[in-house]
Amino acid sequence: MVTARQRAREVTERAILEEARRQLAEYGAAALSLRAVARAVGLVSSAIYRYVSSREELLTRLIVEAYDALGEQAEAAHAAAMAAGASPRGRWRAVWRAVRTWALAHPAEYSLIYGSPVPGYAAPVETVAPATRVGWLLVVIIGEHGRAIPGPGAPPVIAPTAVPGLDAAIAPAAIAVWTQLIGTVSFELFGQYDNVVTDRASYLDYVAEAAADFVGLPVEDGGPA
Amino acid sequence: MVTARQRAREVTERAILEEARRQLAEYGAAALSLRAVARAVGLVSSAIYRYVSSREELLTRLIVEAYDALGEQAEAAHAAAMAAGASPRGRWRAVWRAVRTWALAHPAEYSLIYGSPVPGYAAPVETVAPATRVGWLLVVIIGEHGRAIPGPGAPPVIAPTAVPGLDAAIAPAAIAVWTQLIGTVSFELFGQYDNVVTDRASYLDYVAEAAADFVGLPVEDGGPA
DNA sequence: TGTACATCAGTGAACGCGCGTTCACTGATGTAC
DNA sequence: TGTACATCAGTGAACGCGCGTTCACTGATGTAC
Repeated sequence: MVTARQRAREVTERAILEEARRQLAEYGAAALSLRAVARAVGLVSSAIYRYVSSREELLTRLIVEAYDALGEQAEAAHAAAMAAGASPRGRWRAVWRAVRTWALAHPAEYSLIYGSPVPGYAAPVETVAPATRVGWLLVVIIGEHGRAIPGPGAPPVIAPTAVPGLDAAIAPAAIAVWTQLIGTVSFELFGQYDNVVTDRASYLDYVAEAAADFVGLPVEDGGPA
Repeated sequence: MVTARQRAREVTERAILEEARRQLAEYGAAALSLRAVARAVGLVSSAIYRYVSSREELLTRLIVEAYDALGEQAEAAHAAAMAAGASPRGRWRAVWRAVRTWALAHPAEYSLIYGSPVPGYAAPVETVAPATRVGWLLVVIIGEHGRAIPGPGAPPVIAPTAVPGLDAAIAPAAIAVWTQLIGTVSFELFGQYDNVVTDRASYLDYVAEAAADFVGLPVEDGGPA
């Protein structure tokens, strides 16, 4: 039986997270303030502790939410491309574009997960699983359609236990292209491409194709769509 | 004629910047406090305004210093490799390793320049020139020893005025490998490789070689040294 | 070389502000009999 | 169905803290004559 109290609690809880996300976007993670969130939601500052045990816990929730939202968007784009019968490169492109699109739409949440760590905050365990979702998509496409990349004496770079089911032969290359994807999106978002790269969408496509070449996805007729 | 006053001023000024760098390393950029710096240097809080016009100005100085220190280290490594008669790949590797080494030695300063932007801080003009030094080194090596990369219909991604002397044919690839270099170092530093990449030094070498292949540096006999 | 004046590093009090977290409490909502 | 009790969301005051910046000032150092 769901009581009025429970319903009210959920509403307030959602409002708190929403407002926290909003303030994150406006002032950044370091400036996220429980008092300010409480105020905006119409609570007295102490009342927020009925919903959140500390500032740190709120940050953790936001981080997990952000990883999941990004992962979900990337997975949805991948699934849609698959349903539309897209080629491996088409699916690859869909994932790359989805990450960029989400990042541009949610810059503060993106910074929270891929920017410099928030000082004094240590990421707890519950953040690691959602953090792997995007990388895992790349691994799946490479595993199905890429080739093992010999590389110049490719080193044993991977913690074998860390990513179960990850083929050691493709791991270094997969990590490198994942780094390239996130690095490219981060550079655009953090202003490193200001006055340098003008057409960022097509630049990302260019990098995605180069990365697809690198991991050996089959070449398409006609180039990118 | 250099007076005692001038000498004392320089000493205090250096102490302030040193202490600011130290606090940056310990608490991060967002928490950098003029009062705390003044206190540590033995000044009353208001006295720091004899040396620094605002918190923002101090941040700018630290940013410029960091770009220059990193650029200098990379250039020195490049010059040393050149003096030792290293191959293009040897010089390339020297630059990549120098960036990583500096970043590991100065994590907070590195975060300041390549992490998420400090909220409320807008980078002024004087930061842009020092920011290009590392990228420029890569461009030089590619320009001398690489080949133009056709790429999959390589797009017109570059602001033509922004990077004078940059060959449009190599620009997209140069920007991509620069992104890969900084992205890889950032991922290591920001903890994204925790439990994933075990041997980070050889992983960076691996990525450097792959990037060298991509931009068409001549292949060496015997692989990386 | 000595003196009058100008410079300017450092002082200390104050401004107005915001923060995270604790605590004893009130009063509405929910539950068990 | 009505009543006694338990739960718990929200209150308001307080704790101790730190921040950036301004201002009128003192007193040592430097400069011009």
